[in-house]
Amino acid sequence: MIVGESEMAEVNDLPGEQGSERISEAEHAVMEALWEKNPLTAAEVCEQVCDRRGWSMPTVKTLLSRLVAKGAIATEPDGRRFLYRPLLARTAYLGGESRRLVDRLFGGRAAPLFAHLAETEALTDDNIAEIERLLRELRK
Amino acid sequence: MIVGESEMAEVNDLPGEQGSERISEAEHAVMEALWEKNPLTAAEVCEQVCDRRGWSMPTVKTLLSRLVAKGAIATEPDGRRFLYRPLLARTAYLGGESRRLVDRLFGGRAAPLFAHLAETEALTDDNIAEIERLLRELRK
DNA sequence: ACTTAATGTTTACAGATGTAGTCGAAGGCT
DNA sequence: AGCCTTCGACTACATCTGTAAACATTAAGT
Repeated sequence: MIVGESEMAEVNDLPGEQGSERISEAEHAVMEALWEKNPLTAAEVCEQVCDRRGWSMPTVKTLLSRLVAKGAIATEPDGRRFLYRPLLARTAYLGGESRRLVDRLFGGRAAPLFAHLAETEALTDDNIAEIERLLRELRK
Repeated sequence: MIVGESEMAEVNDLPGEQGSERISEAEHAVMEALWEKNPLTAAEVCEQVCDRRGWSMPTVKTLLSRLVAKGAIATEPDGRRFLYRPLLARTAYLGGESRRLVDRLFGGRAAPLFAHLAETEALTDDNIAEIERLLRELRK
């Protein structure tokens, strides 16, 4: 067997309190909007996501507040309103989430994850080619 | 089937109602116990997970009930008590969850996921070697 | 100055989740 | 025959999440 079993996070261990505040799925949609362009006002965020998700302004307001509370975004006053910008980097978020999944479901090993992606036809030939390129990169 | 990019789920689209009943993290721990060995009684499941997660029997009972309600496990009477066994296959669950993550965070593309795993040092050299082997397999 | 539109703050509320207590039936023990 | 243990079923309850309304403030238009 390839990976050091000793280091492997066991699937049933207590939940690891690593990145303090979890971001929910709805909140994530807001983050995406802010990552794409920032700073934005609440109204602008709504423009980006309300249609897609069928939300109203109040919903976006709530999500923004919660994200501020969680320290994921910051506000800076702009006259009467606020501009919102991310504090949490997209890279960090994606990395963290990916990690969580791999740890929780695959004992920290990425290979089985890929095997499953392949099985559930989530891996196209292009994906595979892309990954191979990436691997060649990493090897160097 | 090879998924066309056109079919790609956009990150901010409405949540896709695919596999009806979601299984929570706590429930997943119970599933793992049952996947490893089954059928089991509630007490036996508790033996497997209560220590690890710091749970008491009632908690396990609740989780088992919820899993039954969600159709993820089945019961068969064994005298006065029940034996529990999974209905949902581990493979299906893992595949589904992986898929969800890739769709939600990476627009369905596995390569970026892979890149992030690499960055957050979740990928060891051994992992990489393992994946390369896997990819060679897939190519054939 | 007064009404109105925009904007952040507070409050609401149903459903999911984590965690566990209570209750009643059913066997087992004495 | 009656009491204790063992289960499953039902109930409980705090927190998180999704979704939004009500309210207060304040800039802006008339």
